Amino acid sequence: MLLRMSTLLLRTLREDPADAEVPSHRLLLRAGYLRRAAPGGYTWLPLGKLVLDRVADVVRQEMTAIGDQEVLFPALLPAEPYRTSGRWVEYGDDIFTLADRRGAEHLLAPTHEEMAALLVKDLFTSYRDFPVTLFQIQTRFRDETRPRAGLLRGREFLMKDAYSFDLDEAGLAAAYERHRDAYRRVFDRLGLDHTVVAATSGAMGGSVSEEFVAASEVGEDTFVACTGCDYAANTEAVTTPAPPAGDPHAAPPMRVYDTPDTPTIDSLVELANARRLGDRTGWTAADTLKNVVLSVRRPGADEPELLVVGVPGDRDVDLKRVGAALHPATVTMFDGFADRPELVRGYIGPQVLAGLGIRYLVDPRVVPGTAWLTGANEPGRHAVDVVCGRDFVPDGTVEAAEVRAGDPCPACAAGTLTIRRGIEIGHIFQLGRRFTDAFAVDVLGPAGKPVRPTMGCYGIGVSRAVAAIAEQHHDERGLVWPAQVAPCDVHLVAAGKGPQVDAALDLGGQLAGRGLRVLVDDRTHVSAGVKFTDAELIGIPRTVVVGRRFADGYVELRDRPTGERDEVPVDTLVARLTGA
RNA sequence: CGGGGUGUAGCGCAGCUUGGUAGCGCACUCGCUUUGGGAGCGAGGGGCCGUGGGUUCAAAUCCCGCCACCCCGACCA
Repeated sequence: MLLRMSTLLLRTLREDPADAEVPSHRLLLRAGYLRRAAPGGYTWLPLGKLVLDRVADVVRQEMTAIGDQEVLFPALLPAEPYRTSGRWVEYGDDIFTLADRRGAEHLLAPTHEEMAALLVKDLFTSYRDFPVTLFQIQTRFRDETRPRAGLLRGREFLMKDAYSFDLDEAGLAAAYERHRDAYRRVFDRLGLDHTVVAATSGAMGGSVSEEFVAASEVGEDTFVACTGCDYAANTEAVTTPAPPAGDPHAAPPMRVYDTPDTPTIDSLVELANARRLGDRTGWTAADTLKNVVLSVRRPGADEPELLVVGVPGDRDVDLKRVGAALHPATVTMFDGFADRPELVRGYIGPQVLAGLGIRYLVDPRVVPGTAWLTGANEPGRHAVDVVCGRDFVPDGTVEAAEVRAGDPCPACAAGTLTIRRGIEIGHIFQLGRRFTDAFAVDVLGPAGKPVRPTMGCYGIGVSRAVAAIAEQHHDERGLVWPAQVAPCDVHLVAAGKGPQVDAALDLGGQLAGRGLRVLVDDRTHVSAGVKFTDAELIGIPRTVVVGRRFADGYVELRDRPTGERDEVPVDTLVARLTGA
């Protein structure tokens, strides 16, 4: 393959586009890989399309290598299967929906579990047909409320999804492991520094789930990693180790105090120490139990229901974590105190919630026997020695409190958690039978009775991976593609007109003839300096400069990652670049 | 969806306060010079000033609505 810059559909930008903030977005636009074409939608220019295809090919090869079979589904789908599975409602405003001329409802596919399940139901009737995994690489649509950061969060993006069908749990677990291993190979080949983190399953449902996260400051994914072991988890999936339970009747009896003007934890702690509540001092925010009223709306439900969560007062409630724990319900802060006078804002205690019929969930640190300073359900009053298991009994626990750096690791005794950011580039799930149940996908089992397959699904954001690679592989001069995904193997720069251009094209032809992908800068009205700058911006791993020493039989070989330069005889160039 | 910001040539921006024939740099075209690190001189082409309405003799400029984009948050994966 040989591309000539004199005719290539490419324009590099000297200045940063004003609306591009993150490095990948900025550089992919500046170097002529992408153009914005729609809100959250980008046109892939020739160089960009080459990179996208190479990334997709790596994914395709590794999927095929583990026996997955590629299919292509429609992007435009009828509403009915998504209504059947419940996701029409569950996805809600996040999917693009439309009606055809007859008024029939459709959607632009956000993902294809329904289609995969229906396809298998359509084709397979016997246990002998299993296991099977199919995959697709195609454009997905989501009506993001706020597309941003170029490819990182668009409303339209390229995604690979694989769907496995097994007859039993062991088969599903094996398929899951197979894909987990394949994903590590994919991301290693793509040059992505990544971490596998425990995750919540979100809109997919199911149990076991892990995310692949590419380390990046601009990523939207926050996860934790342990300093002492290999535990890593998405913030939403972090579990809190519970302390040992104590005797609920060991503490002194609950006492109520007047605590005027203490609607916040800080003001409460200050007053508690000043007035020696419970005849002691040394109160800290961690001794208080903060009770936060949340509004929980289940998909399709008309009215939200109230939920109170209790967390140690030194921590905020992390709505993302609560939301993940209560998925698919959506969780917001409750703001209707005016209509619920029995809930005394700032002074809520758990002692009366059961009587009010309000569900009360607590942080795992709130175990039976722990005593707390908390609200007394009257304005300006708090209670001391409110004991879990004696003065109140929670309806359960919930991971609602924020995770902080330094928190103890739930997996090992020694380590603490550090907080990192990254880009979610892959997500794998053991889905179970949610979709096969929804469509009654049954096949005849060995005993002559129907068997219902169980599913796994395994996604990779292909276009997002391109952005993640750009995030991890660039410097102040431009992109620095890993060789395996670069749009070309060699960038030939004709530094000079006339003979250098002809020579560069000739060398390019020889290299292309040996199977290399070659970009030749054969532009005649552009100065050498511009060509060098463009070459560094475009980021092809190796540049060959055909210039002033060409007359003496030498060209210059430059390595983009290191900037190293080497004069090499022209007649050895082809052998050197082809590794011969 | 809440808060903030911005829409003027392909890109980056000025002009708007104080209304009066739309400008600069880069890019693009032509000529001459230059020719290994974003060249010089000269001559050109390119604008529904985001969009709809209003005020006015006159609107890029003032007023109202809408749309789009960027950032923070919410949401999502």
